[in-house]
Amino acid sequence: MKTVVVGMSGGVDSSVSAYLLKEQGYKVIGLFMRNWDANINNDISGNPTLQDAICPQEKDYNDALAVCEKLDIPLKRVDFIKEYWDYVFSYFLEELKKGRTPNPDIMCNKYIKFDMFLKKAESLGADFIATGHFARLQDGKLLRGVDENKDQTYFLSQVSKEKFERVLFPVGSMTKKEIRTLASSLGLITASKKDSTGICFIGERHFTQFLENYLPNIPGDIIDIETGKKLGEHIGLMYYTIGQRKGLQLGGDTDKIFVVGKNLDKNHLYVAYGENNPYLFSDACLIEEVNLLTEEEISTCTAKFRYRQKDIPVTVKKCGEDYLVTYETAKSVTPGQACVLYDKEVCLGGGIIKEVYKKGEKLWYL
RNA sequence: UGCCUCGUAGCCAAGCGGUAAGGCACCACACUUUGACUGUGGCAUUUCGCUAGUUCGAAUCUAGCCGAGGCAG
Repeated sequence: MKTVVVGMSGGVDSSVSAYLLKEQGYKVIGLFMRNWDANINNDISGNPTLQDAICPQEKDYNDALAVCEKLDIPLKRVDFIKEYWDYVFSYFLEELKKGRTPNPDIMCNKYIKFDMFLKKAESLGADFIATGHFARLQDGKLLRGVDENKDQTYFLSQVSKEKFERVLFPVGSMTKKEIRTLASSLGLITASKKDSTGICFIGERHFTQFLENYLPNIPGDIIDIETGKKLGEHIGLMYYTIGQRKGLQLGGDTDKIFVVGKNLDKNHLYVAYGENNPYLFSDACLIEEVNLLTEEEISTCTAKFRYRQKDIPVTVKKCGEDYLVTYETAKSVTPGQACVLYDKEVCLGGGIIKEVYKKGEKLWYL
C-alpha cells in the first residue's frame, strides 16, 4: 500500500482530494501547513481579520481536522513560517522594490509546497504528495485542469519536472461544481466553503495598507507618457502594475487612464489614455529563470502572460540563458509576472518576464 | 475703471422655464490561490457660486453681490 501525504488547506478541493485517494486505496495522511503569522510577520495594517477571536488559519485547521476525522485519516501540521518569509515573501518585496510585479504564489509552489512540504512528507513516509490543484499529470506531463475556469497550471509553471513524479492531483479532472457536489454528498463541512483568494497562506488584504507594513512609500509624479505632462501624484511606484486602472485617483476625461510604465530613477509613474493605447501593447518579451517541463525543443506554442488570461500563439527561441517569446500583439505584458507556455492541454513550463519589446525595441518605459 | 464671457458632485461636462444626462474618479458586490483587467450596482431632492425677485413652477428669466477669465486701456 502506497502512502500519500495530502496538503490539507481546510478548503473543499483538498478535502475531496483526500477522500478520492482513500477510495483509490492509498494510505492517506493529512498535513496542514501554516506559513504566515500575522503577528510574527508584522501583518497589521490592512489586515481585515486581525481582530478576529480565532485567526483564519485556525479556522482552516479546524475545518481540515473535521474533514480528516470524517474520512478517518490522521492530520498532522507543519509550520514553514520562516521558510515562507525567506523564499517567497522576501522575493516578493525585492521584486516590488525593483518596480516589477511579482507572483508570490508561483514561488510558493516552487519553494514551499513542492519542495519543503514534499521533503516533510517524505520524512513522514510518503511515496507521493497530493494537493487540490486544478491540474493533471499524465505520462510525466503537466496538463491543464479540466475545469478551464479554474486551471492552476499557471501557478505550477516554476516547479521542476522531476518533482511531479511524486505528485498527485486528484481533483484535476473534475470541475469545481462536481467537487462541491461530491463534498456535499459526503457531508464534508467544507462543501460550500467559499474559495480562498488573495496571496496563498496570507489571504485578501487591502494591498496598499498591507505593503505599508513592509516598504516605505515614496510619492512621486504621475506623467502622461504621450505628452510628458504631470497629471497627478502617485503614492509609491510599488503599488501599481502595468495595465492597472484603479487607484490612480485621476479623472476629468471621458477616457479611462491606465498605467503603462514606471521610471524608478525619477520616481515617475507613466500613464496613458484609452484601453487600446499603443503603449499598452508589445510583440515580444524576454523571459528568464525558464523552467521547462518537457524534453522536447519548443518553437511554436501558446502562452499566457497573466493568470486567467487567454492563451495567444507565440514562437519561442533560446537566447543565452533566457528565451525570447514573440507574438503578434499582447496587452499589459508585465516584468515580474510569469509567461507560461502551452501546447494545447500540456503545460510546457515557463519563465519570468524580464524585458518587453515592440518592433525590435525594448520598451524603455517599463 | 468701462464692456464681455463664464461659475452644475473630487474632475470633465449635458441641460437653457417644468421638477438635475453621460464619462472619469471613488465605493460595494461578482469574478479570481499574484496588485489586476472585466462585469453589475451605488454615487448632487439641506441640489446647480451667493442673495433677493418674476412665475403655478427656475439650474434655466431679472437685479445685486462674490469668484474665474477675456477685451478695452
